[in-house]
Amino acid sequence: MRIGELAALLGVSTRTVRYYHHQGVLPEPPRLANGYREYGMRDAIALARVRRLVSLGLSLDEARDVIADDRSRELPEILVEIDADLARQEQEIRERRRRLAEVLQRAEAGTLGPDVTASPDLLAFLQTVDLPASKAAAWDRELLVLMDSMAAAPDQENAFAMFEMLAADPEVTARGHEFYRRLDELADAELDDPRIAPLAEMLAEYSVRHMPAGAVPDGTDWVEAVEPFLDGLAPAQAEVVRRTVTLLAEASRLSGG
Amino acid sequence: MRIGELAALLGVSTRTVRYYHHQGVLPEPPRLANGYREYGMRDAIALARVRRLVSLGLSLDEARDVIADDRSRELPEILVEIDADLARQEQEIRERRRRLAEVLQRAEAGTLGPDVTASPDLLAFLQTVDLPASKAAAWDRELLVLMDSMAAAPDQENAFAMFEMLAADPEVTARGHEFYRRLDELADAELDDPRIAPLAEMLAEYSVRHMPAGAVPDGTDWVEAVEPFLDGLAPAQAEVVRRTVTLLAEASRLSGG
DNA sequence: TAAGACGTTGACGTCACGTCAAGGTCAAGC
DNA sequence: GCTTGACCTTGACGTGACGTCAACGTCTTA
Repeated sequence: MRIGELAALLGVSTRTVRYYHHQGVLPEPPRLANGYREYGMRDAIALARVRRLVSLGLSLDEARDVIADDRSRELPEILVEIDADLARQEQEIRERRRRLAEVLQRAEAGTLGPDVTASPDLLAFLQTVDLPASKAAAWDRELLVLMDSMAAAPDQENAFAMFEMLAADPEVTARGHEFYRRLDELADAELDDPRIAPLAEMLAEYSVRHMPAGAVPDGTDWVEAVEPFLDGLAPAQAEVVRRTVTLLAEASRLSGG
Repeated sequence: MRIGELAALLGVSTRTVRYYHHQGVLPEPPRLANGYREYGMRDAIALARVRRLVSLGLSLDEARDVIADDRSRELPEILVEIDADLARQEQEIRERRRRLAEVLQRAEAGTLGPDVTASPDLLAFLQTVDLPASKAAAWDRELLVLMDSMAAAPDQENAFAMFEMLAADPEVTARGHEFYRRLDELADAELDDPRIAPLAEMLAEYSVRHMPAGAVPDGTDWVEAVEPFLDGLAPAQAEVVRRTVTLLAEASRLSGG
């Protein structure tokens, strides 16, 4: 047999056979005078074994080990490992299909906008609060969408929990109109505007009252951490947020220490 | 924000962020005087969208298209496609786990030898016929294992169906001992041994009687096709097989034409 | 001023092959 | 004898989504 016949026999490509030679998982057969590889039944059987092992999920390295020395004791361990890996993959696929189904459902309902990345919970929440006329509300909304995505990242659930609590609490959102209105009024204000300080105090006071203990992890400079997210706000509005965070950090230090 | 902060915020590596820039799926932010990239909330949100789309199964190319122009109409199609792909993968994984479970069951029963690649059906069959003392039987067994693997390849079910019928038929296997004994006796015989012709005729006659119509596809030179598989047999034994196949081919031509 | 933690670009490695290039070999038809 | 076309050879590059390393610049802190 030449390489094409062998490959056709087992339904693989000639490239695959040569690759297996190169990887040492299939021994090189003798050559004819013209340099062609000449295969026999043993080679076909060897190739069949490789394909079977590979189709079971072994890598070529593992297949080579299993074939090389007859470690049939090790094979079950490998297979158990592969099965566990497959089980994990199956779970992952199920989870992804579940999320896909959610998104598709929203697509059919026509409620699929640029917020495709937000979770259903967050979208439901946004519908209860949204104030389209407010630019400060738009900023808040973007921040919430971002936080929602961050929550999907590992070990990030507690990050910015302070903001989450602030925004999600019913009593706070009930007064959302007022907060947003007063923030919007500062769109063109100077940094020394007298309305900044009282608004920050008001926001901080509300937050402190509704913030559960331990919601703010220590060891992070929140005043600095919030800085990158202020680029969508006017200077005076950003100053309100900075002062609010500063007040909250102080309150947290007093109650915590 | 610098790149490390942004990456940590969303739980990815800095390499990933730079790769997204390189692929055009995430816009490059402005640089500071020292060349460092400077990120803001918009970038974090953009990255979050990319991660969300990617985690749904989109490739970076697809994510770039979805983000670039607001083709939210196309998105559902992509998602449906991805879901179908995931469903297919899920089926594949289930099938592989089923086969893995079979192999593992045999491993626990301790019946896992070098024939790990054979199917359960074939193993059951082999146990009813196996003649360990016979070298011809060993050759036959190897050929059967090979054919079994070939049956797993696409569009190969009918290949060598002739041999399969020959070996699997109860009446034939019932006389297996005799066939194998007479083949073994030819281990050291010359090519002109008088026992060759009658054995070939006997095998061919049995085969022809049990071969279902259409089992042998046309257009293949079976006398040549069997050649690569004779390398484990003695010359006289190989000659028996050659003559048997020749006789079968003639019979097939006579009945088929 | 030195260390250490960050940032930059660029290149190579991963895995199991697919694909192309640039030839050599062989059987069949003219 | 010549061409055609199917097969074979080796070698190199591409795939996707990054990881890893090299060689270097920058910033903060002791």
